Amino acid sequence: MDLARPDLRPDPSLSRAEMEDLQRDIAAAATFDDDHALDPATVAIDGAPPLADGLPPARDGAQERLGTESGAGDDHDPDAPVVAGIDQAFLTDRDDAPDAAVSAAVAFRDGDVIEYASATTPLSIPYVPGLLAFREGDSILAALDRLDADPDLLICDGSGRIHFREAGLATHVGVLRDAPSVGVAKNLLCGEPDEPTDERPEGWQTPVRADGAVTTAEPGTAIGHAFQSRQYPTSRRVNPLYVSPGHRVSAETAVDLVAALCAGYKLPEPTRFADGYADTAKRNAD
DNA sequence: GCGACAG
DNA sequence: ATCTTGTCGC
Repeated sequence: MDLARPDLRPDPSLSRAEMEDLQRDIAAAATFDDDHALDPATVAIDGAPPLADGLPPARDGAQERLGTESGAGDDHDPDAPVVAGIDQAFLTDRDDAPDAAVSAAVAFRDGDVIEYASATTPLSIPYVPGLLAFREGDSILAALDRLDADPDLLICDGSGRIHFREAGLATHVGVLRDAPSVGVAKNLLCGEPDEPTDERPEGWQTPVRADGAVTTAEPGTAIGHAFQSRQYPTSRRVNPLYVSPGHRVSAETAVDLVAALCAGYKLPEPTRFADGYADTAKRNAD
């Protein structure tokens, strides 16, 4: 699999206490600062097509190289950072019990999809809050491995630093690959928003600070943000997203990146596409 | 003992 | 996450 930190890859036979120990090691190996030049403006996505009619084809790199593409305004930047959105769907057995995880990775560059990849792996442990990475991590890493592109940024569906041991799914994946990563969760796992999050206007954000549930950080430490990515003018009922650093990104840059990747829907485009592709991959595998 | 908990 | 059609509101 060629991971940057194979030593931190979990063994399937780990006990719960050993998994928690490993998460503390992963959090210690993680950095929650910007050690790179990922400018939100260079990864921004504009178009937000409805996915009801299916996913758009990946942009053909070969055609680009041959210069056969035609039409004005069709110039893409081949040197723009590659952003990969990742999401999962699950296969169930006869008794409708979760059986395998189907991970989908969709790579974007300069606003367009350049590649789709997926992988199906057996589920080893049940869902346990705080241990999600041990259930879905291998599947995600396998899907990323099948990508020809080497993403400059990973957008994961779940928490990063907003986690009991500051080692959520996004941190886990980011550290094992040593890639910048951001966690985007639809629900708050732990921590406390600075302000109430109800009925906020689009674009609003507030820090999420560590509370007693975060055992590895001083209470009050900023570990992420609540971010209102979408809101309707009249009826106020969209919940905010909970954005946190995975690895090699600060809490501030993490929200800025997610804001730049949102293009009219609640979820950032890479996540929305990965969600759709996970369903497609699930149907084809089943 | 009670509460609380990503996907 | 998953089982699932229509439906209420912009």
